[in-house]
Amino acid sequence: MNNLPPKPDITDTEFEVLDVIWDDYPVTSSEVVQRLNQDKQWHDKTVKTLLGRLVKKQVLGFEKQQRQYLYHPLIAREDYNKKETTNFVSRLFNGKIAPMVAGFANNNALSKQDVKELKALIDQWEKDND
Amino acid sequence: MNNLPPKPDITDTEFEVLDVIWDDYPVTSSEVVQRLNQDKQWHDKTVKTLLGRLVKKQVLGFEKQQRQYLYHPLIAREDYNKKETTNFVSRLFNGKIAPMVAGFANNNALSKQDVKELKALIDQWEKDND
DNA sequence: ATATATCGACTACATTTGTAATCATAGGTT
DNA sequence: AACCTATGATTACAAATGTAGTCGATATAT
Repeated sequence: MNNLPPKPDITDTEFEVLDVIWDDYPVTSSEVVQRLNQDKQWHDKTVKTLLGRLVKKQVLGFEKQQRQYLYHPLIAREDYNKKETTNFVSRLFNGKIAPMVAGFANNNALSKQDVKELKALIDQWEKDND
Repeated sequence: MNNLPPKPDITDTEFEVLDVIWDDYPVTSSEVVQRLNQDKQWHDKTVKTLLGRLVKKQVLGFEKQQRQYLYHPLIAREDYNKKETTNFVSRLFNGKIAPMVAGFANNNALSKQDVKELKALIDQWEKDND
């Protein structure tokens, strides 16, 4: 278990690219450019560079389709999220999730819906763990 | 509200330094070096550089004590944590905390103690919000 | 007093990151 | 067939980052 490359270390801009690819793939670079341009103004050359770097970092793979490439992620969003979460909670909250949620709640960022989901989550956890 | 400098943007290594300062301050640079050397092997010149950068970024302040400086944080750990958490959850989980905790739970990283704390948290929240 | 160790200031430098531009080429256009 | 254009490959380049080294002044030890 856990046999990933040492540390892909995805940068902020690279993440933006990866993020829209996760939404739906495989995808061509021009499609990626289009998706990103809903929100940002990135030069297509810039996006191409980022795609290349993600490929080099083995975060993305691709297949040739004629002259173009069809990109796809090599790591799942869920896995990435889990790893990053563990890291984050570990660094800032000593590995404890409750204090993090507490800060969130204390920030008035916790909605009724959030609480409902958290309760469901806990119920499930308790069911699973005796 | 929220009148902080645009974006301190504390780097990873800078964070390590700030982290031990939060533990207890004010503190001299050599004490910071010592605290860090419990875990890492950083050259003291490196730590000095990081301290300087944090001062320039207005993350740390200091007062002279004879020839030395006594450093202290200019931002509270709690505030930093809250801001980073909001950012993190927003980027990876669309701003929703429950899916994040879900990933955490699903990772078997959730302990009985965590659950207890989360429940207490929720009870408190419900008490506060009608 | 003099030599030495220390401290902060300033400088150094390779690598990474953000942000493209140029170049060669395969495909479509006329 | 000749030309233009979109695409991937390669190159560019300033700013940020990680990781120190040098310098001048001040404490400290002898």
